[in-house]
Amino acid sequence: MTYTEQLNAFYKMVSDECVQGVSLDCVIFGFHDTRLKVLLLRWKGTHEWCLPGGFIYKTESVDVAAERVLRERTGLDQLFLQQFHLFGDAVRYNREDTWQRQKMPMPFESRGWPERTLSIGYYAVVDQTKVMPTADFMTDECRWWEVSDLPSLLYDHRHIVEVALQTLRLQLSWQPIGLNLMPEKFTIPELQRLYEAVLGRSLDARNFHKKIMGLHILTRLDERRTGKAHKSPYLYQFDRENYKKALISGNLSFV
Amino acid sequence: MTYTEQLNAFYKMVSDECVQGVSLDCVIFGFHDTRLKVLLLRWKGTHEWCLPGGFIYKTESVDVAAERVLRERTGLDQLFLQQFHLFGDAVRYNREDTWQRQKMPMPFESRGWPERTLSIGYYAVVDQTKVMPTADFMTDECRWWEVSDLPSLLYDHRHIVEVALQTLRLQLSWQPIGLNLMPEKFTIPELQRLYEAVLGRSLDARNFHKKIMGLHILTRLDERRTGKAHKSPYLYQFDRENYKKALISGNLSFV
DNA sequence: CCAAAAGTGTTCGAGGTACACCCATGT
DNA sequence: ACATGGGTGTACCTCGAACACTTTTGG
Repeated sequence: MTYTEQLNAFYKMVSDECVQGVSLDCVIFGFHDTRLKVLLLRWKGTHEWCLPGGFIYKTESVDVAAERVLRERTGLDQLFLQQFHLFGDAVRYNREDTWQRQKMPMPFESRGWPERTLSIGYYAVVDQTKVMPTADFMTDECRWWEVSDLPSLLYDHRHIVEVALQTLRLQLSWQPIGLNLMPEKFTIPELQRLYEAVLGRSLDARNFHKKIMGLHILTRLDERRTGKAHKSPYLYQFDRENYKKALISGNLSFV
Repeated sequence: MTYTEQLNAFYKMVSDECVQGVSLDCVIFGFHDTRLKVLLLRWKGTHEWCLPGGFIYKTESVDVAAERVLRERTGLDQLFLQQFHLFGDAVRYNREDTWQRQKMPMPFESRGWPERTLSIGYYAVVDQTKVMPTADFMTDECRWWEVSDLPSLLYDHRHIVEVALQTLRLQLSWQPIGLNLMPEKFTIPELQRLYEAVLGRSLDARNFHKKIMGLHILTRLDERRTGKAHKSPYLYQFDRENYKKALISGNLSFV
């Protein structure tokens, strides 16, 4: 099956089985090496990148569709995943320019798809070490990019990432999000790097320690992380019980 | 033209000219007589109420469509109007039950509309005294209802109102919203009633006064409101310049 | 021994909350 | 006169921000 045949078959399936005129894009945030990252796909045979996305089956809830897309691209389930905006401008991006850049072998219209597409934005925060980035048949490569240094993005995906990041920052300021972004065991300074990466500014270590411990959502283990030429820090775990309670009460500001 | 003919013509127009499978619902909040209200429409020939809603023309931005719906129902323009959620469950409500309650003369399917509909939720906050509630051909009546005492609502509209109210409360806690809900001139206690109505709890008058004046978004006029059997309170206006600045900076908590 | 990062406590100021009395007005 | 609601100031406490030195470890 050639690429064009595959595309044809795919768009036929979408036309027949999915909600028309609506797509779904996921901004998947990960964290590694003190940097906040986003998972992107490289379009087949090009240097153009885009967000992992998909379509909604006719009898499928939108939230379920988002979980499915995320699972397909990361192998992860049961994630922190949240709808954050519907992108509904009449003209979201230049179609001709986009198709040329993504070397689309045939125009979208020919597939019976409507002129304009609404896109539902979801964002997720995941532990990067647990993710197996997986490309699909339309893409050559799936990998992490630093949010502060993104490549050329197709469609209006740069804008979508920006809105997602804004929402994430706002959310961080009244809810803890670390549980989904950090590995099982981690040190306080590592968690601080995450907060700094999301907020885009540095924090005072003493105040951070005081505050994060004051939430009672972390448990200190008897282990330490060794192997570095400095005092070895304690490892911590999230206390899932208290974490849940804190999420519900929501009075956890981090401004 | 009979009601059925009108409905037929309307759904034909929607099928031909609008985005398929997507609707738009507006939760329009007003404030009067110390109570927070919502604008609802009564379905023709029934006792069932619903939110003002509509559809999106194929070449129209979703935000513009929401402004249009709001204008049609209230006569107001240039409002505080904000998308807050996409309702995308596969089964949002019981269709048979709903059609029976709204005495739908013909089934939806027959109009070429898809099995399920996504709904984009917008909410607005308006000055109730400036609004001219206007019913359309499908509805007999358009009027305000107290949010704490809603009538029987069609579809999943009760749920949509609840989510909108939650969002409004959250928003109130970090942005001032009064400018769009209050008449041109108002007293501090009247504004306090608004905050109390939205937050659902009473506030201390001294602290409220201190706080709201500390935002520097109000200008005291030389007039007072007279006619009541007590000390006549000063009238205030919003200082639109500072109000805008405060909205942008956003550091205006009211928790 | 040196470099690098971890761990830790105090002080200060701002802002939130609780709280009570007198004043102006209409009836 | 009296009932009703408006207007106003103070004290306390909490929370966030600023800030520096000692400890541990590997090289």
